[in-house]
Amino acid sequence: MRTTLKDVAMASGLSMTTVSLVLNNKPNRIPPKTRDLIVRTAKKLNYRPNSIAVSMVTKKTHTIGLILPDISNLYFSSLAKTIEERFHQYGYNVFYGNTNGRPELDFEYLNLFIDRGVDAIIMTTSAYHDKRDNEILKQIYAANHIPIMMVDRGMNSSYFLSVEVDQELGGFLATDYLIRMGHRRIACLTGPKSLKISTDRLQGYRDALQKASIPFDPALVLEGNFGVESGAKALSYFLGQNATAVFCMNDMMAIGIYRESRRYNICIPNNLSVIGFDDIFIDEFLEPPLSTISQPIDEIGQYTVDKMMAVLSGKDDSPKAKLFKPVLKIRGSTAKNEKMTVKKELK
Amino acid sequence: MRTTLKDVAMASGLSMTTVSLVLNNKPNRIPPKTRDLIVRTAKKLNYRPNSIAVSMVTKKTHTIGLILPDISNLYFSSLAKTIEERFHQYGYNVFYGNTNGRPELDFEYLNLFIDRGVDAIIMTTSAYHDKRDNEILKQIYAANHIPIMMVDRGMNSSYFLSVEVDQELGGFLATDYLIRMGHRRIACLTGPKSLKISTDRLQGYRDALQKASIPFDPALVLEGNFGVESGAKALSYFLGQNATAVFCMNDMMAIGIYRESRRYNICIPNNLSVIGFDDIFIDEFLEPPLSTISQPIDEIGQYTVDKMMAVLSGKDDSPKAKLFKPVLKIRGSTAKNEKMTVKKELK
DNA sequence: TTGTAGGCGTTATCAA
DNA sequence: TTGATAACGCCTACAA
Repeated sequence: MRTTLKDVAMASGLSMTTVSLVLNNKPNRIPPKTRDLIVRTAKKLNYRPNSIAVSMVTKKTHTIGLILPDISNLYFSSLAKTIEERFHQYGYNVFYGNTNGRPELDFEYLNLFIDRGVDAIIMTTSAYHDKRDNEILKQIYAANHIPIMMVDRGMNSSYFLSVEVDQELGGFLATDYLIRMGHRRIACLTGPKSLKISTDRLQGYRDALQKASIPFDPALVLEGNFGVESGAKALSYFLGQNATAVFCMNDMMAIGIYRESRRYNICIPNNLSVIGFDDIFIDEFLEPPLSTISQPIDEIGQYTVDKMMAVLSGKDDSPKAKLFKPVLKIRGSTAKNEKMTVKKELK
Repeated sequence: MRTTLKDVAMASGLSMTTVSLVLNNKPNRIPPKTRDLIVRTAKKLNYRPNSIAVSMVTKKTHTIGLILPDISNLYFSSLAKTIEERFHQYGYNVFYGNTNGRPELDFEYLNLFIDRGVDAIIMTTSAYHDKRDNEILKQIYAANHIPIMMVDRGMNSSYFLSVEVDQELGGFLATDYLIRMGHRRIACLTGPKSLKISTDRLQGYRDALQKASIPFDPALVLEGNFGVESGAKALSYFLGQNATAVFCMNDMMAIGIYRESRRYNICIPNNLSVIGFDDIFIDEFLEPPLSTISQPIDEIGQYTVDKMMAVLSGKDDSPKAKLFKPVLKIRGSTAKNEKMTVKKELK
């Protein structure tokens, strides 16, 4: 059996109180001599406090619940890593759960983790627009007032803390750059329209167009699903629309376009400029390296933890919502428009 | 405050025992009527048992500790996902910790998680050949007899459970295939020599050579560090050695070779065959798609969990160590040797 | 069929 | 300067 406080107390001939006091460095007036004795016997018996018992009385577990859609997704795994490591520095451990985008699992993990006494929850909800989902979330929050932080998916609610990236700005940045490179027929391959990030990025795309007085052409917008295949499928359509550039709402779809472009003998960026979104690690190793919109994952992770620690320690003052700015990363997949459409070249 | 068992007992006018009995579906002869009442009031009060208190008395937490070198690495994040999801099905939650390859952190997390009462630990050690590390590990194990499973890094010790991939076979498979394609000058870009996986794979490489009666040429072996850059750097050296094919011990280094080959105007696979190791998701989207050795991550994850559950429930019978077989995945980066060395073509 | 009481390993309050 | 003792929320023998 594991050594307990009692064991140490017995072995040193003192009471549990005394032992607990010195082992926890609580303010006390125990003489160095006794103190030494206790520390020594604790070490000799290899005593380590039972965290569960401690939690039982302190009501703190030094544990965080992390709920993510899919930790095998590079974006989330990077985030998870930063978050875990930083919490670890503060002496916290993290539970994690994959929801695969199923809102029911959001709730299930939330409850599971709360049952386990986590001090706080950090999550990227899978629940988007559904009001009912929001209600459930609020209810859970109300029943157990532990801080909940929404990463990447704000709930527009004063109940929760949140960190987000300005998606609209991301869409704007990508499109605006393409325009500045002389493109006029700029295609846009979106993510599922039901996702807020898709509609936000699309708004940015439209804003950039408008700023340049380029009329918005719905025929240049296609709905994808963030998968490689949906990028591959989109290419021929866009070519048919005389697009000279494509803004893909994630890098995976851009990779699909890359692959397909070889079949069509289209050279990126000479015949077609492509810009992605996310900045996944592989981008710089593609041929040509993919220009993209980068989200500051590490900063987000760090902010998340630091903010949460501030809240947990009651020292919090800053606003509950935080917005990070995405950044344009120009690599080799975008070029000046040579004033001829791809179509003509193919002929 | 959260509803407790006591609250439910009070509200239903019954004792805690009775309530506990029915809420836990323990064998009892409580009439359906009482039972109903209890279930109803529990639901009304939104009662959820406090896992910590339960653990306190049952000595089980239904929690697993997962210790990995780097969860932002695709291989581990996939593994982590499979493991977490499967444990979740069994009603277990998982703590995770990143060690970044630092053995001290292995021990720290091990202790931390054990302090938190995890029922078992699953880890990929960062400690390799050091005997002292092994001792510490055994000591921790001895002090708390909870099952520990080593994934990917066997300890050759009967203390621990283990799952591994036959690395030697992987090296053999890759090399043998290259030989069958007519290659004789096959370069080998290893990982750090201090890692067992590197030396094992190298042994496989040598075995394949020997089987084909091709003399082993040390000049064709170069030590890399699993990073893209080390692949890039290796190329010119290998070309100088008249290699017609390269076996890279991971895909990232193969990607480095891809990148560099463009600078040298070398066409893969016509001028140079390249085979990697790992089978990361990007492989099939490279140009050409990368041939590689694939490790059955999902199977490994599933086995890990199922085996652990068997052990935890005392129903375990099978051996403690398990060896999975890697598989050759042929894509477009390997071709028949055209009987001329790359060097000649370049001239 | 249901209730009482002890205990899990700690912390914390109060007394000595 | 130190020690009893209650409490945390629950389970479980044992009693009734």
